[in-house]
Amino acid sequence: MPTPSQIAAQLTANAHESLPAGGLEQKLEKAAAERRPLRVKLGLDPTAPDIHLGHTVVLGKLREFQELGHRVVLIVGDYTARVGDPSGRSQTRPALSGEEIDANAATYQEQAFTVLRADPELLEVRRNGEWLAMEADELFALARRATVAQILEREDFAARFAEQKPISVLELLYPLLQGYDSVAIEADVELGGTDQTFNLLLGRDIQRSYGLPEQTILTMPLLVGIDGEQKMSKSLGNHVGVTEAPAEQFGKTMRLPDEAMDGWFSLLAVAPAPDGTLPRDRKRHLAREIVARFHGHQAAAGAEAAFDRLFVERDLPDEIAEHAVTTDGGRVHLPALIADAFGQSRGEARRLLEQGGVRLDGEPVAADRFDVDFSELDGRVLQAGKRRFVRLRRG
RNA sequence: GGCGGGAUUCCCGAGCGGUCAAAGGGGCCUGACUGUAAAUCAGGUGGCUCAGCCUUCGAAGGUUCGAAUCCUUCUCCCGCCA
Repeated sequence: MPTPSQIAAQLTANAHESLPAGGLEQKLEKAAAERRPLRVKLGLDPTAPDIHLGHTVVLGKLREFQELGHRVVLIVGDYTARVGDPSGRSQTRPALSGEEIDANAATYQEQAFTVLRADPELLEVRRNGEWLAMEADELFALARRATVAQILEREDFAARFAEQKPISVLELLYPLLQGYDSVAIEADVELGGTDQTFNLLLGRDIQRSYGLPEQTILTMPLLVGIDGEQKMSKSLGNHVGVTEAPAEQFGKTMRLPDEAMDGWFSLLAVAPAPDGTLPRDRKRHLAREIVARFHGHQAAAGAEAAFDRLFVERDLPDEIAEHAVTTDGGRVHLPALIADAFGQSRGEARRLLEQGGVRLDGEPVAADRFDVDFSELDGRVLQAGKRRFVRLRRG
């Protein structure tokens, strides 16, 4: 039976940091002594219901806690979403309605269960509207617990303040509200990305000021997106969603720059490929494991085979959607057809053609052939670039 | 309440009366190459009935042969001072 110290070491192995030093070990000891599970908190934002691999880093860590018998407390930030979080690059987010929040939260949970265990003993889902919809005097009492200087220490606030960029009062208040969540659910541990360090630590101060034991915090490094540079986020378009199709997940992973692979292996806890494996094959291994995690091994093998066919053998995929061509059987204007088939403008289609990106049954179409007889198209596969295919039929 | 700065094509950001469908970068697309939808290199990137035409530079008016560029009003955003 591993000691709390060993368990703590295991839990923090691929984490960014655990604060205060030794805090997690103490919590584990205390829980063992009191024969109770730890309450491990994660706040989630119900404005973005599409979970991607970046989210699964923290979720995976929560799962590890669950496997050890601890209880995960998911907090749906319904109250904060309703107010409209203006954080980030000063883009004011629209306040969401109750139904939207419900729908988003439901979607989030459903997707989170690809990683988390839904066992009610191991999972509790709460909404912060339960306690944040408070009277003004209670809110003021909370607001008194931190100073502006304290909040402005947070790196992104400090930077924005220095650059005379806007910071809303609500934004300043957010860390306090998040901290109060920890008070309300009596969190023992709170998880988050490294960007959450300040907020998580402030939660400790808030808990202490309410006379509660302080939570320990565990931060996970941010997973870079498939561009290999910026953190994975849907708005940057560099994400791999947990509900995406196997082929997409596989292909997107193969697009990851080689240098970023190590981080993915570690944070996604994918078992390493054997020593000496070529980078390309390591990436294949990674891609296969990721697809298998969300769609099963069979789908992963299928995705790999399809990938090989398209990008290694440059062959046609085995399933191609049909596209009905409206024609009287005479001349067909290719730019119009391509635009129609792939949802582009004719200008884009024309450029594609001029750049040699259009093929018929795998054969490149001459750059200056804009009009062809339908007889040359019927039943053949029209290809735009490497990834878009359509089989032509008279419509 | 006063003063000042700003709104440009997907994003950032130049432009300051014609040579502007608008520099540059990012992103994205395509091609070559390859060990991959990596890297690298090259090209492209408003629309169309495409050597031409049409619509874009916060909105509406105006000046001018001609406006993203000048004027007026309006809308929105930001900072500073009170």
